[in-house]
Amino acid sequence: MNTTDIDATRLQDISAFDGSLAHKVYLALQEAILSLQFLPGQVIRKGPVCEKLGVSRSPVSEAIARLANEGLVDVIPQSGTRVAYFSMEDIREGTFLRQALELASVAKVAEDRSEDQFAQINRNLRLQTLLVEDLDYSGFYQADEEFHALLMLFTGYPRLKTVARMVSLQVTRARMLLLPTPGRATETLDEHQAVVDAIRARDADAAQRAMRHHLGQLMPRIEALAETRPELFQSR
Amino acid sequence: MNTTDIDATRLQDISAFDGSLAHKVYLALQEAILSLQFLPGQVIRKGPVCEKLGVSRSPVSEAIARLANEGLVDVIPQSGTRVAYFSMEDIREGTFLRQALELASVAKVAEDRSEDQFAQINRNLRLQTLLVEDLDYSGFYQADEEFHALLMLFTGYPRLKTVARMVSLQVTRARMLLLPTPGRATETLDEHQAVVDAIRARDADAAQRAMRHHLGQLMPRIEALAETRPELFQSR
DNA sequence: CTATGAAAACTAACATGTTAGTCAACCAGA
DNA sequence: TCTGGTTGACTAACATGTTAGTTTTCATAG
Repeated sequence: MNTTDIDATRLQDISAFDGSLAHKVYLALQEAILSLQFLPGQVIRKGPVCEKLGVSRSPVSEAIARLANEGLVDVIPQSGTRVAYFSMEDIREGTFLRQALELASVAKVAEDRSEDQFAQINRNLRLQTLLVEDLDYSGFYQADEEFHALLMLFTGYPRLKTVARMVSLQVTRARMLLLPTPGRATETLDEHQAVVDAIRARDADAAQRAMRHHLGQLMPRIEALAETRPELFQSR
Repeated sequence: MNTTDIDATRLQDISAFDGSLAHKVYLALQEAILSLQFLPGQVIRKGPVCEKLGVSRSPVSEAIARLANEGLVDVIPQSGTRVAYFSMEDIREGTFLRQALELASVAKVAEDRSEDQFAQINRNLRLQTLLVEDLDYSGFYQADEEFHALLMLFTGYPRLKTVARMVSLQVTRARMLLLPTPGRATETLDEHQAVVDAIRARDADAAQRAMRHHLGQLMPRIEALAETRPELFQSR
């Protein structure tokens, strides 16, 4: 086994997932790529994947087709498939698209929210405060994700969350390289607080400004990674 | 052949397209669905499709998987595939997503555009004027599409156009039902003019307002369709 | 030692065979 | 006529066989 191959044994058991076989395989591969267990540039061979997961080539091919569509892998026709390198252009674009969707969402929610919806958002924020106090960064990360998911949910548009996730998959992967720090967690909390305050006041403009400011913090931190981990970035 | 089946003979020859066979099949099916040659509720059988296009089930299956992912067809597991009905919820959501992306784009372009880019946008607008004068509605539709495509192109984000198209495929299909009228074409032209004026002035806010107003004209016209053509809409 | 090119080895893409889930038609019994 | 169950036809999903294009290897010529 060449060192440029993925280590298929790292794939988690697909019986944990549900849906079609192809969907299970897709989730397993995506998870491995996003968590950086499969590194950029590594070659994905169908053989080992089929063997490890105990399925035939069909569901694996379908899964890879979806990953290629999302830009997580590059398929070289008649030749091979490899885990996509990080690309600052892709990440910038993903951030832009994500921001466009988040801004539209937060404005709509600020205008249309019910009292109960606001209560749920506020409850999530208080949970975040608690987790920061307890220095539980993994929990905080989860609550952070849920905060944004709640906003999208409350727009009443079910596909929004899915689309937002899809367009910013590269960003999600890059975030895995960012180490959580007490300082950043506290800042994040303040930024979320500003968003919630604006939603409380039903001030769509202020909510957008607060969200824009919040999301604007991410890109500079990712830019720094290109220096720290150049081997993960595009072109060889 | 049941009347609820698609008429596979209406598929255009795939040799006109390029890319993999699966991609060609995908384009042919998408074209047929968007142009309403395949009507909502009709059953897509792989057999006739394979026969007409002269390919095996593999590329057809892959194409259908992509269409299902985009919401243009509904796959009932182990049972069948049918052309998706129009759904006002989907169309509203598609409009929302599209607007989010268009607003972000037009703001960025208003701020960052080069002189040459503005010239191209303005040239397109003048072409639109010409086509309206000549009552060439088909040409105007095309120029309209290109107008929005140019704005997205000039953001410098290559995937933007693709994503915007994908999220609003249902809207695109619904637009096919709207008959072009001289009045609406003239209005559209004025709305585009306002957008261009704001871009000329590098006024991002005004550009967003103008674009929001422009895009806001579409949804009411589509809403009216649910009354006119209820058989195309969801639930039986 | 380097350049070259032919062929072997490997791959995605495509074709086809198989399995198992769904659904409608039919029939028996009330 | 209606109900409930059984069967069989049909389908997507999955498995496997085949093809054609790409890359690497390696012998040979320069």
